[in-house]
Amino acid sequence: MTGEEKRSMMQLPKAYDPQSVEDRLYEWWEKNGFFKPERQLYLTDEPPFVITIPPPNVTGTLHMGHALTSAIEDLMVRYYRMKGARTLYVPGTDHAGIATQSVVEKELQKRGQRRQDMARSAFVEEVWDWKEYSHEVITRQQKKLGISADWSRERFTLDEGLSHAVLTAFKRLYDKGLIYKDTRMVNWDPAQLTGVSDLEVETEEDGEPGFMWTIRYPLITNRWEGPKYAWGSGQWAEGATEWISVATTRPETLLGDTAIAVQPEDDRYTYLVACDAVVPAVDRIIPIISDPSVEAGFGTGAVKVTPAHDFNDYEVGKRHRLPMIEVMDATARMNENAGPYTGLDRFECRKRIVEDLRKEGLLVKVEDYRVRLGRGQRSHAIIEPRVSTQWFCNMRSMADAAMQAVRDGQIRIVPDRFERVYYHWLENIRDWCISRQLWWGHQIPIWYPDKPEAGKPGQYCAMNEFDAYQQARVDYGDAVQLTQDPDVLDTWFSSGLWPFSTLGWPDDTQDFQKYYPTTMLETGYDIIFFWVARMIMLGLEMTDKPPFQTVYLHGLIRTADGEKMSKSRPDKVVDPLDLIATYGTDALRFFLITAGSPGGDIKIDVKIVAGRKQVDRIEGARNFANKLWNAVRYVLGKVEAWSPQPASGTPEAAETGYSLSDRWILARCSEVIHEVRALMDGFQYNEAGRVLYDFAWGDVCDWYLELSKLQNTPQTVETLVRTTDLVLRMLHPFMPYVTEELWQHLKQAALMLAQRDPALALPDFDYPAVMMAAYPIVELDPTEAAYASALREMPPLQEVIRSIRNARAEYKVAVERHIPALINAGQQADAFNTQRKVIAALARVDDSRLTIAETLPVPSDKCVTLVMNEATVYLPLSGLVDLDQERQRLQAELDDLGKVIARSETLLHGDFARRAPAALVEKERVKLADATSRREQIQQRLSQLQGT
RNA sequence: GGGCACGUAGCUCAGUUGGUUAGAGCACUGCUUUGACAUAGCAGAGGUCACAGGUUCAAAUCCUGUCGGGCCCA
Repeated sequence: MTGEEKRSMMQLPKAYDPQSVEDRLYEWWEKNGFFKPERQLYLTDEPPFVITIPPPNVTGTLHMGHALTSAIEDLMVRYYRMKGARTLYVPGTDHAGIATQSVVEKELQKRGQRRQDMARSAFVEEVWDWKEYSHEVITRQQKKLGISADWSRERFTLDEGLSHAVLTAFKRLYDKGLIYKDTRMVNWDPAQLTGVSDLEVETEEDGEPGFMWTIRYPLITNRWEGPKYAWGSGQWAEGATEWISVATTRPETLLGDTAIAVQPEDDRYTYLVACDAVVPAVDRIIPIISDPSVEAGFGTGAVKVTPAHDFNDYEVGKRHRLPMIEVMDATARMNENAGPYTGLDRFECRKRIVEDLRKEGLLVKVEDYRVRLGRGQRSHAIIEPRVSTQWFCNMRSMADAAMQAVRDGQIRIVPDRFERVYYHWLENIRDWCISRQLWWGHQIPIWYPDKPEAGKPGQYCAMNEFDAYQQARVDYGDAVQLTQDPDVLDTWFSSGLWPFSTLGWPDDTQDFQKYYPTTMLETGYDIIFFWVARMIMLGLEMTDKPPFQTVYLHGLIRTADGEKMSKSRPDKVVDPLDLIATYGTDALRFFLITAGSPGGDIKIDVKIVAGRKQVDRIEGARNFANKLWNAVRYVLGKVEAWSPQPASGTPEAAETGYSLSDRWILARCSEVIHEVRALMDGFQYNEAGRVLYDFAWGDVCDWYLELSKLQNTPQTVETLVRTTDLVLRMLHPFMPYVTEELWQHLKQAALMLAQRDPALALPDFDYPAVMMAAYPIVELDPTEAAYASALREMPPLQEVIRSIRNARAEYKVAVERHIPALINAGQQADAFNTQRKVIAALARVDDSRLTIAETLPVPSDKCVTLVMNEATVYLPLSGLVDLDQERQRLQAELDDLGKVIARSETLLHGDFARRAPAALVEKERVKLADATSRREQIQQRLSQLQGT
């Protein structure tokens, strides 16, 4: 290499620096409109590929789960775009009702403000400000991650179009009678002051530490007619003779007890049924009833019944027409029905009431107990079952249709094991509580007349206030005054419409016509119910079509201990942007794609080194990016150095043009293209990534690049450019930045090459960017003689080189020393002879003392013997060979071979020979023959060594 | 209580219709600052595929059971 070409190659820095590349390329891609489906340059007859992003919540910033989502989706998008499908990736964000409202309330709290002290409109203004901020951060993060989304089509669940979609959907379901209002027991979050759906309540698997209190209630008998002394006097139950004991984990609710229930079959209590007991503290007289829902083995066999504060008791209460007495308000403080405990917080009340029960002699025992508490998904507050009036959506018919769509194969779920989870949930679906007592969200489009009249409608569902008045005036006259329902809809109601609302539905827009139904829905398996199932149900209901063809579910990001990273301690959590700063986007993306199998969770072990968060496996991916960088750096140098000169390659290159290694790497490219495409089409992205990693690092860098250093033909230069081009294009969806940057340089080099020699014009560089280029397709036939022979001849050559290197290392031959070698090459003799220079260079053999022949007499000198299937190599390493060591080495090899041969013979003598496929049997025979002949060679050599 | 996955090298994990002497990365050992790359190269060591049965010519892979930890639903 001349000084000039060295300088030229050095235009690329020695190491890949993501920081200097990423933002510049992203801006360039975006500025050129490369993310827009209309601007694609390479199109085939592939059907369009459309994916709507799972909209991140505008609660703050993105975490590793979002990075995984982005990596997989953008991989898909870039792959299909390069395959020539018209490709649309719709970005957007979700207003995330409860989550965002509570984030903003916390912000307000820092400033000493409370939502309740503000006008609703003023609060909503505050949330919009927050949304602007969060949206800005999220967008910047997504761009940093490199997603090729069409930003001109970005949507937000609360923007005008999507709000219109929400109103339309609500009204349709309302008019169909599927949406209704009802007063019933719901999960109430006393911190957020709203009802939530059952999905938003989380319970700890093994419960949380708590107590089981056993309390006895006095019975009214003819000898005791009830308490005569005040509660707290210590004499409250004085005179009582009969008792019934109940066990509870929530003693404060006894204030609302309206019965005690026993098992109908429980003999211990039969005689008590229809007796009355007295509720401690509030002196309420309640009946003892029998109800089959009582678990016989639980506690004392008798349970207190509090219909207003427990789901089970609510049902029991309905069955027995028991009064419902609420003893808590919306914030879970004890209300005026709580007698002496009025005004106390629920937990303070619990403490006091337990003390008082003890004082009155009613506390039978206290045991430690793991209590399964429901907690709010967002607030983490303990959920109270509470009777309230809410809007519900009947899901039964929609759920049936949604199951059918998957059963029919109209929608495919990948990996398919999640289908069962999906079916199970839909089979047992319950009506969906869709109203939330929040201020941030889509306000429910229902209006109530201020003075409702009997016989006339009490509510109107309308697309807007004007419509509502028009409807109401028909019934109530012009003077009617309406008030809109203050509640908002569950966020998931609007995200359930996402795949079509983002494309313009309910209007029949061009995008909706062109791009709906979408192709792919990609998200984490943790929101299969919240989001995926609801989108399918609402999609089928609203558009009569499944909203997407395939659901690809990825796993969860976890810490080294296996905890969900999103719920873990801050020191175990990593911000994707920090990792990008350390390793680069491509490294992070490649790691996330190849870290595990489809649908599997990914553990990230964060180590803190010198205050910096590090992850080993991402380092490996970063090194891979650097490897590619340097491989192309080498190719560029080779291209720039090349000028038409007399060929100086291996002899056969002069005849065929392409050397063995040229033909080999091109054939390998074709094999890899075929394999990678099959894996990508089967969603095996991790395997595809691994295949490309092995090919690029192993075959290309370790072998072909090294071999190319020995060749200076136009064919080799061309093959180098072609091979790196193919590698970069195949890897582009995995590592968009480094491949784009390198491809741009490669393109310049290729154009220069074509100028110097028109015969070297390569057709693949017609595109402005690798992201706009075609994904490689198999262009040559690897079974064609020239390639088939290369694929056949290369491995023995590699084996010889490896064996010699191995022996050199084992015998500690100095690196700089070129050694003599004798190769008994049998049928490979000709092939090996054409590759003398290769063997000499890569195994550091002295070319002038290299003998290759079909048959060789076994040399009698002290030499190392390397026995392979195709050849035997003798290395006369005089002075270095210890004959004992050599005998031991050969003996060990002999032992290994013995095992292989024994196993092979057993197989071939058994039923295997008759029953296994012929090809396999044949393969086994070859294996046995090879092993046997190797064994003979080694035995021969060993007996020769015994003689010395 | 019902269901879903999992247990493979010191660590993290691949291994898709059952078929080479079970693979990778990191860590480890030896050698090497060679003009693509020390974010590297070359070579190496390391596994009874949790355990026990079964099906099969053939099992890490399929079936049953046991043990261990994980998740979802009620």
